[in-house]
Amino acid sequence: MTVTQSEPVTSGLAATAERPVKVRNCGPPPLPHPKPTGQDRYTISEVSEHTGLSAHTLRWYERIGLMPHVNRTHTGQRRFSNRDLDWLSLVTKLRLTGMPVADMVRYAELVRQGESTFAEREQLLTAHREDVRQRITELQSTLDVLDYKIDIYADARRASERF
Amino acid sequence: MTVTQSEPVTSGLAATAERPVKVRNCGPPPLPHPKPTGQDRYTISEVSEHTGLSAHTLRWYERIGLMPHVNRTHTGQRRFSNRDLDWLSLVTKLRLTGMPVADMVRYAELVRQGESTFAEREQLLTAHREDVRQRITELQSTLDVLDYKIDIYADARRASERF
DNA sequence: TAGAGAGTTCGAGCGCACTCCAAGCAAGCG
DNA sequence: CGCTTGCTTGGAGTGCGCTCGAACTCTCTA
Repeated sequence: MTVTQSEPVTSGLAATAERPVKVRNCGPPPLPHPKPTGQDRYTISEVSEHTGLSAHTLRWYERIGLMPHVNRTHTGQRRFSNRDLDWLSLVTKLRLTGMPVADMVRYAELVRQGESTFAEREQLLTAHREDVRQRITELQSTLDVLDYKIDIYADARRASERF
Repeated sequence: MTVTQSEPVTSGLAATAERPVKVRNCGPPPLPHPKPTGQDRYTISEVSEHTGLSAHTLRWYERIGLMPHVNRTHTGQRRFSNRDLDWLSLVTKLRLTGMPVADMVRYAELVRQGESTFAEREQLLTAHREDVRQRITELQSTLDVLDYKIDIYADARRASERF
């Protein structure tokens, strides 16, 4: 199955500190950024290419406060960093799992406000995790229904093929 | 078309004479019908209550062809049957798992057209099942990211609580 | 120096899945 | 009889998450 494009997700927190080694889960798979730190200045179309988000959407994300401030050239063009890419990959995951944009904006705000918001961030993510778990359960139960019905159709097909 | 729908009945022990006995999966847990077959004439608000769908939505489903023809009283009020309830519970499951309304309308059309459409129905459901499976994978992978981040926040919290 | 191409902003528009509204009809009750 | 409650319709409105267009600037190559 889709092991979605790998992505080092570490933006809400300092991507700086070395990543704590977790036993139960080694964390998101750290896949290389297209450009090494130091030369990580991506144009909007490069980011669009990399993330699959349209340039329009990227600008819109910034407008609504969903991006943590993107650097600009002296003429005002955006230059995204590896850190921005990390953030976008988190955002994309959260979106795909149905977190409303408003909640993500809230989370982005909290990140901007610094360490004092750790507790609320934890809460927000925990709530979303519960959501996700519940949706997985829902999907599984639908899978049962689908299996059941598909079996019936398949049986009918096989029966008709036999004669 | 007055042709009775040929939709594999998936719920209602009481409703059907005999249901196909499946070995691998006994089918979805049949949510019992509030009223026994024969007296199953529900008003729109009863159905709304039972399904959690608003009366507005129920009428809208009918308008767009997502309901297989609902009986009416002599004055034109809708009276839903147990069969309608079963259909709605399938529709609800499909909706919750992200099947577009247009696809469900297509499926409803096929059901109306009778047994000759079994193959296409099977295809449609199989495609959706693939979709659902993929989304489960996606959700699982996000769960990993969430666990990872929540752990970090929790560690920070515990650390700060210690001092 | 001209022209292509990629970037910018702001605001309008779109598709989906509802959600609501206005106006009207029918049944039951005091 | 009037009142309330619950239903009917067609059509307009809403909220979300983009998506697009117009008009303009900047950069690069020939």
